[in-house]
Amino acid sequence: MISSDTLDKLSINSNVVLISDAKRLVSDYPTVPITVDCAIFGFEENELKVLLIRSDLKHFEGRWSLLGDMIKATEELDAAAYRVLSERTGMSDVFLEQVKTFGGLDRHPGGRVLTIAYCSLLNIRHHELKIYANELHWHNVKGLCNMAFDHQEIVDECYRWLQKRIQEHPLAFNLLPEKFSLRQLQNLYEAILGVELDRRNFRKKFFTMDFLIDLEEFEEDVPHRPGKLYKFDFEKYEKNKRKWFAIDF
Amino acid sequence: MISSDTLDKLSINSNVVLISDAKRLVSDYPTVPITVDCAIFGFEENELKVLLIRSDLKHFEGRWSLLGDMIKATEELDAAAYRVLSERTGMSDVFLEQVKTFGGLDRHPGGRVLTIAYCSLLNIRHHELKIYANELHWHNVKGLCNMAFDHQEIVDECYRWLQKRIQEHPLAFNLLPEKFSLRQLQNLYEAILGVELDRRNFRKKFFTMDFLIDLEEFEEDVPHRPGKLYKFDFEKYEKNKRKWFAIDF
DNA sequence: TTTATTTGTGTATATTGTACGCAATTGAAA
DNA sequence: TTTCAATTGCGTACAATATACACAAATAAA
Repeated sequence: MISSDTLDKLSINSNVVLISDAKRLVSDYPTVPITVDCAIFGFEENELKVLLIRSDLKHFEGRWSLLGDMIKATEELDAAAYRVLSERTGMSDVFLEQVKTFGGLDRHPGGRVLTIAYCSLLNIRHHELKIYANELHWHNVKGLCNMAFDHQEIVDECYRWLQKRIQEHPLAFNLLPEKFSLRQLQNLYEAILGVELDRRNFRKKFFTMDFLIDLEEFEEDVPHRPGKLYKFDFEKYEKNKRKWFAIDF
Repeated sequence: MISSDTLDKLSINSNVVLISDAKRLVSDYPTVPITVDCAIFGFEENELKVLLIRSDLKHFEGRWSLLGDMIKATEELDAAAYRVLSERTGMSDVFLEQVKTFGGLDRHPGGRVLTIAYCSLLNIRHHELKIYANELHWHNVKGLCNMAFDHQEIVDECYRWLQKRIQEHPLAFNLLPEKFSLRQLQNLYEAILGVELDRRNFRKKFFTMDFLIDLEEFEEDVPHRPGKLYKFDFEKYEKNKRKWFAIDF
């Protein structure tokens, strides 16, 4: 973290070159505007959705963009992402995780702007969108194209991250109603992973993990035999979650 | 990406508020100096090491720090990380991956400085360190404490990332000589994962994966029966790597 | 009552993981 | 030379897990 022309006052001390004023050192660094962009995923009608708006910028007129905003001068990174999320969905206590930072020189038409991509998962029915402009809406993750900025790349990265993540962590339940049937759970996994799973083995898998609480209630208004409803036992999961270990590639 | 006071020229068009000048919009964003910090891991004498220097800053006098530098105004993020790496180790074509971005308000004594943490793995014997100051050296990953900045947190994060990653990807081979024995490989896994593994099952595991090329050569200068030497078949791996799929948590 | 659909349960088999035994090979000591 | 200690290389028995698939029970609708 040092370049030779930025050395001002030096003191030699056991081979270490010390810089007396950290502020002066940093003042020579180039600075960049920083934003967060949130890939907010939801699930409805057996499709994985992502929350999008029309881009604000004339340069991207008509093209879709993720929800993002600048990070304020004294705002923590996670806090900025939570703010974007809550401004748009009214959610405050939800799943949210940093995925990757994008800093391509030409990703923003207004000059270099760095963005930190966050991923969030929520149950669409739980939250009314604060639609005040820009056609905020849930868009099918499949079939996106021609997005603003590098947002296609960001969505792709977040989607791959999600695919991997739901196999190792109980994220899926953030996308479902609190009470869900095993069929709903399976549909969710199939939609996100893009595979077909054997219903009976899927069932067995989750029952042997033993984190589902049988609510002794049943689906309603389905045109066939109704399935049992379950909820996920997050407490038990936290206590018993498997120590992840298996070399395989 | 819009706050009401930054709207200059607007044009209303099918519910979309368009900002005519992206540059002017961005000019209202706060800006932050950006650095990269590299957790460069090596392996020697059955210990995982990380490359450290004494901090440049008087504020952190005597404390250890990762190798980092500012990102130049027109430099890509990955390029900055590669630059730091090559300036210190002379390496150019090595493993390097972005891990996480740290933006805590008080992480740097010179004011807010955002850093993007990268992880790199290399074979210590392949590269001579460009030691020109600051006691650049390989430090044992275990037993680190009182590091400069938030570098302890960054190392911890990178180390956890590495532990997970070597189980799913053939990263370990970046840390070993090109020709290695199965014992060396096992020692590496044991050191990084912090577990003891059964020698015979470990062997079986790697042989059934079938990515090791038997070089028909043997260890030398060992005080016991010498083991066979192998190298990793990256080409075959790229063609045959397993499609990762298994729900488990 | 019948049919279509879907749930809930089970079984048979293959694959993979785990624990452990033992002969073969080397360097060094007796 | 012989013996010993350490380690490699190979194998086997058993448990746990994954996969493929069969079938009865429950429900809505015809």
